[in-house]
Amino acid sequence: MSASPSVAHPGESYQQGNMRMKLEYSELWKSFHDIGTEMVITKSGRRMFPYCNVSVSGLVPYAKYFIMVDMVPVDNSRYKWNNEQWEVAGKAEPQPPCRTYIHPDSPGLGSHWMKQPISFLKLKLTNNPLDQKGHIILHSMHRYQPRFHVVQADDLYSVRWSVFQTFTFSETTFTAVTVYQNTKITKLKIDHNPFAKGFREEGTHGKRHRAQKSQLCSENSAKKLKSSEKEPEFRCFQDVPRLPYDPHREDSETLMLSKEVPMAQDEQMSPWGGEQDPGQSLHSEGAMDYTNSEQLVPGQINYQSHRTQDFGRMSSPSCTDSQTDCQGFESQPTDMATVPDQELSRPQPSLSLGSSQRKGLDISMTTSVEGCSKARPGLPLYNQYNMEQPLGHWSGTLAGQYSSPTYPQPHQHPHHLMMSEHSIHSAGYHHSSMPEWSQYSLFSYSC
DNA sequence: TCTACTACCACTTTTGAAACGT
DNA sequence: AACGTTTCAAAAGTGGTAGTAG
Repeated sequence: MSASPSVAHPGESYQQGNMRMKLEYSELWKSFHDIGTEMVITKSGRRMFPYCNVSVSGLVPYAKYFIMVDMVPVDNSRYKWNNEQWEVAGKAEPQPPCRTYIHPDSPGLGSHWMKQPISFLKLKLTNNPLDQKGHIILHSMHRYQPRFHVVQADDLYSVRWSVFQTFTFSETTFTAVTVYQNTKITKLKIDHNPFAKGFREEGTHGKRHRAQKSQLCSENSAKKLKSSEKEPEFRCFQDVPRLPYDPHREDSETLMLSKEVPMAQDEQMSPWGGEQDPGQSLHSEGAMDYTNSEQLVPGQINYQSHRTQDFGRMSSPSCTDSQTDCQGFESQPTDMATVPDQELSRPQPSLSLGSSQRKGLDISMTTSVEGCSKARPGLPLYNQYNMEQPLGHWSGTLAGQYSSPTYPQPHQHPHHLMMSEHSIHSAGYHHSSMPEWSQYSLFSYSC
C-alpha cells in the first residue's frame, strides 16, 4: 500500500540491503535475558534498564532518517511468577494502544546516525492506558520485545510512504512488571544502574542502605528475598560491563551480537519455566494479531491497516542468517506516539462518545465527529478488533450509530473506533490530503 | 488469603543556573 | 566583556515497602 521509496524520494538511492544494526551492550542484555529480563512499568512512566542502545551502518550519509522503537507482544499469554519461574497464567489482555517512540534526533542525516550509538535512554514504559505523555503503553505480566525501525524520510508525514527497515534482538525480550518478581533481576539492576547505587552492598552506604541491609539480613519475611539470600548467583555477573549513563559517550563499548541467545544454564532455574524458549516464542505460529493498534490523540500519524501481513513476516524463520542476529525486513510500524510539538498544531479530527449501549455482544454507540472537514461522510469506520468489516460509516459532523456484533471483549477494556487508511483509500482519497484527517481517532468507554 | 498495583520513602544521579576565576 | 570552570539546589530516576483493591 505505501509508496515505494523511489516514489517518496525520487532520485535517492536506497540500499537498504546494506543497512545493518547492532545492539550495544548485548552482553549486559544477555545477562538479564538469561535470568528473565523484567522492566518495571509505572503510571507516570519508567525508563528501561538496560535501555535500548543501537548502532547502525549502511545508511546513505546525506539522506534523512527516522529511527523509532516500538514494543510488540512476544506471545498471546499472560504470565505469573511462581516458584521462582515464570509460567503462563492465561490468555493475554487485549493489547493497549500500541505506540512508537521516535528518537528525538529524528529526522537526522545518515551520517549523524552512524556517527555514534543511538540511545533510547529516555524512552519510558507505562501501564496507564490513558497516558498523555507519549510513553509506550504495556500490560503488566506480559512479555514484549523492542523493535527498531529505520525509515528514510524527510519529515514525519512522508514516513508513512517510506519503506521501513525493522530490526529485533532476541536478548531484549522482557516481561513488564509493576514490581520486580525475580530477586536476581533486582540485584542485577542494582549492580548496574547508577540510580540504584544506594541499594548496593558495596561502596558507600547511606542511611537508607544500612537500614535496609540490616533488614535484609534479619528478616526472612520479605517475600522477595528468599532465594537470593541463599544463592547469590548474581555475583557471576559482576564482570558484566555497566551500561554507561551518558548516551553519547564516545568510547562506548560495542559488543558484537552472538548468533543465538543461550538458555539459562540450569534448566530448572530457567526463569521462563518449562521448555519455553524466550527467544523463540515471538516467532511461533500462534503469534498475536497486531492489527489492534490505535492512535492516541492528538497529533499522531496512523499507518496502513495491513499490518497483519507485515508482522506476519516475523513468523518466518528469518533469524537463520548466519551473519546477523537481527531480523531485517520491511514493515510498517505501529502508530506514532511521540511527535514533535510543531506537529501538534495540525487540526485533528476527533470522535466523542455520546452514549453507548451493550446488548450481549452487540454494542451500539452514538458518536459525533469534529475537526474532519475533508472527510466525506460515508467512509467506513472500523473497530480496532475487526478491520474486516466496518462498524458503520463516517457521518461527518452528525451523530452516528455504529454497531459491533463481533466485539471480542465487550467489557472493562477501552474500545476504539478508527478510520483506517484502508477505508480512506477505498473511498478514493489521495494521500496528499491525508494528514489532516486520516488519524486514528479514538474514544474509550466501559460497559 | 493471595496477587497485583499504587503511593510514598530515602537514596543517587543528572541538570542547569549562578557564582567565580582567568 | 567573554569564556570556561566550579558549586549547589532542584529535578529526575532508583528499588523497597506498606497499604489497598479486587
